[in-house]
Amino acid sequence: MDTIGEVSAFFKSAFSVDNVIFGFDGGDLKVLLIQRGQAPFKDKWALPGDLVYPNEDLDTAAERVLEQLTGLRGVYLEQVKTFGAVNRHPLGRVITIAYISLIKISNYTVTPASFAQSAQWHRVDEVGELAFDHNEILESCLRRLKRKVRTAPIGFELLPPKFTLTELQQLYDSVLQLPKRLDKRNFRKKILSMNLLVECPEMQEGVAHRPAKLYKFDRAKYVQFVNEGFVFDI
Amino acid sequence: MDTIGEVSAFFKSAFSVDNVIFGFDGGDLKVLLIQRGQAPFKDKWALPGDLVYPNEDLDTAAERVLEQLTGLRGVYLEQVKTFGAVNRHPLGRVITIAYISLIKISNYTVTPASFAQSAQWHRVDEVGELAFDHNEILESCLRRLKRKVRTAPIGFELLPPKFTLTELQQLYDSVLQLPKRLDKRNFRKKILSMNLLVECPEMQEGVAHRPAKLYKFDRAKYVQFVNEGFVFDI
DNA sequence: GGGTTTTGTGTAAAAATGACAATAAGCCCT
DNA sequence: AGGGCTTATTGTCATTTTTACACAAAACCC
Repeated sequence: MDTIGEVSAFFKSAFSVDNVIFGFDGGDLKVLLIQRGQAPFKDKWALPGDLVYPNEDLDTAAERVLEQLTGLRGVYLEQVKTFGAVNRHPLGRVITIAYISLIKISNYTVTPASFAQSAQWHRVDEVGELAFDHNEILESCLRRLKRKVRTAPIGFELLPPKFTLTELQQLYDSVLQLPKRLDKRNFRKKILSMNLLVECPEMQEGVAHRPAKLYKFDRAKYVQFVNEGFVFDI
Repeated sequence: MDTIGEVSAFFKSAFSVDNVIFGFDGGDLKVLLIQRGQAPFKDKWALPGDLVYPNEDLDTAAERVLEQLTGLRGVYLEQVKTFGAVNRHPLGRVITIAYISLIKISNYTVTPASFAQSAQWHRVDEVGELAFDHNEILESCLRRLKRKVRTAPIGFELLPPKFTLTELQQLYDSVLQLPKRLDKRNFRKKILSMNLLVECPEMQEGVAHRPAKLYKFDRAKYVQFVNEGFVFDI
């Protein structure tokens, strides 16, 4: 941008971050929403977010929002898009920077932050009308997730450290929502041929059928392969 | 985001748009830079940009910046990323939303806006040190362009309405900067097999060799094919 | 021990990719 | 008019990748 002149008018605005927190549970992709405790849009469901502090970086603000709500730190976070329609906020000019977070839903324990009455997981395909322009934001973030999950190994962020190939495939199926589900044999062939998964010595337990092998994602290998020109693609 | 309370402190900030304007000329990908006419960073090269007016949408601001500098309207514009490090602007908290524009360089006539001493095309691989965090912004936008040019028919925005296949291939070569240039025969096969180009009746003129066929991009067909499930991919 | 459920695995046909070179068309010059 | 120069145009074959598809093995439950 250019220069700040005698432009106090330009300083009558604020910016916020909104966080689309995705989780995966029992075969469904979910998003964590809060129920607003105050006007505007009191009692409506909304994306968790907050104003950015004056001396706070954007990513830091997104991390803070996430931690206040979930207690989690160090999770996957990606800036997606900024929304700034003049009238998107009824109380003033507020632009918001939308982020995606991917968390392991089993790590999550409800810790509604002060700004929310309650927080709850919603299936992404069953989200109703949200506050502000949050439906639009969610759409953008979901599109981004669908693209990125195919071109970067971020799906693993949604699974526990040890997972079965069936779980991994269910994750892809529920994120991508393709007209046909992925083919089991072809999926396994493809993912294993990448050499990014390591077999765990132990097996799945507590299931009433043949137990599956457990795998872990080997991030170090991934980094190495990328340096050698590898491109993740599913 | 959440709510605006008694938070005048939050309103001591501004936001701007910065526009990475790409053009293609004589086999090289170029970016339009301005030389700053005032402090901070006086005389440094920078991305064209401006503060967003209080009652102006973000996309509108980016369009305005582009039009003030080039006189062009209705060109390709895409929001890329928002940069908001606390100290990125020496005079205050200013976050900036970065956009890409793609223009047909032949349409461009120098019209330096009031905020610039001069505007000039620079080869993207010969850009020196820029003002603010503009090198970082340029990097992000270039990465985005490299990805998107393969998955959406946006390369045509950089070419005149009628172009030869060789020009189109040169465009891809100069944007992608792959270790090996694309294979001529395979490239033509692939692009023509998409059925998105229509042959013009006339031929290239004024060249001292066999003249090439001219083609136009058929946007209507592209829209139709996309509805039928087609995915552009090069 | 038989029934139920999910895991785990191979092959063949089709499609896409990648490598590769010789002729055609127009201009320029003499 | 003809020879030289430069770029345009075109097809094939080998390799790789993708897709479609079905049955035996393992554990639990009763």
